[in-house]
Amino acid sequence: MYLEKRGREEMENLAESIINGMEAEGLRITVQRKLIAELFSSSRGFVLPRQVHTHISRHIPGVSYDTVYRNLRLLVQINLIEQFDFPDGVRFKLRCGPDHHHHHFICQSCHMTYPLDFCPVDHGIDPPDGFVIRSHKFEIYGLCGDCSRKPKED
Amino acid sequence: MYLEKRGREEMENLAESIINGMEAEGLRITVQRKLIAELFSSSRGFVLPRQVHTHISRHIPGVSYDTVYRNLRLLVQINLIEQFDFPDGVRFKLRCGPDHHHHHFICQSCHMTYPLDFCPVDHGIDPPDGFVIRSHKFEIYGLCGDCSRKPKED
DNA sequence: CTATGTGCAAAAAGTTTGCACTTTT
DNA sequence: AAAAGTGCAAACTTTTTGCACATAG
Repeated sequence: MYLEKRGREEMENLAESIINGMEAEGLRITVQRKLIAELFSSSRGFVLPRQVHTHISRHIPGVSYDTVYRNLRLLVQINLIEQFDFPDGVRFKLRCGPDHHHHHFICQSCHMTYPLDFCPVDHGIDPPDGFVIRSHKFEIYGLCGDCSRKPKED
Repeated sequence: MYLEKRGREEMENLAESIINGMEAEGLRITVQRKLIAELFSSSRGFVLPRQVHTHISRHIPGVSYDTVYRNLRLLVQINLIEQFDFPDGVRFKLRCGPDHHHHHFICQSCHMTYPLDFCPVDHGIDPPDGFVIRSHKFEIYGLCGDCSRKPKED
């Protein structure tokens, strides 16, 4: 059973560990960055840069887009969040822990993600002559339980 | 063993079948469209809109970008080419025949593709409660034989 | 001849950059 | 006080749109 939102405590821990990750890289903890950490820790799905901007705006009315983009780029670089291309634009989500390799089910309506433990690369893939594998992508798209019951939500 | 380029005859047949596909949809066959068909039939990999534009420009010096985009969009709609998001931008390639479902090895240097018959969705995937699967993505990225020997080519 | 496609120019959307000012440490 | 981050404004890239002209059927 999956929850729409993370519990308050879990979410605060997550936000804290994002902040710690930033500090570990020598980054300064600004209000803007705290708000970004808060957003990613409270949402289990993919968010658009626009949504990040909207979230920060609610607390700092005049945030600029370049701050949003600069920080998203930074967080991707230091590996705290990951970037995905969707038909409607680039989206970001909290990077999953390094505990074990996994892929995702992704809801095309609410952009929530669910772990998928099967990894096709473990199953006898046979690359063409001389091909050196560097990475792979495996995702399953569809509608999550909630959205398939009452579609057209975002 | 894979060839850099398709043979002349194979390539002409492909170009012709792209043209036929367009005609079947009631589209008119313009010089621009012939050139696009030619490009996709001669390249086995993914191309950027900019590369399409450059290709047509060699024959029609003043082609406009909107013609390129309009036609790419059109060809995607009528299912003759497919669109992929790469870190450096959207790319397009000829759609593989409907003969059988397959995925791809994709070279990150030259953007050439190689078929990969294994499909993870056939192997006991267990979606979360109520999740309705609509599509999936599976690609393996790396360097093809040629590029791994002499890297940094595009 | 008519419908469709193209080129042009301009607009829109998303993202990046340089620089002066502000905030964190 | 110094270093790093932010806001602003402007630039840039990619893609889309409206309209007059050109071309395929």
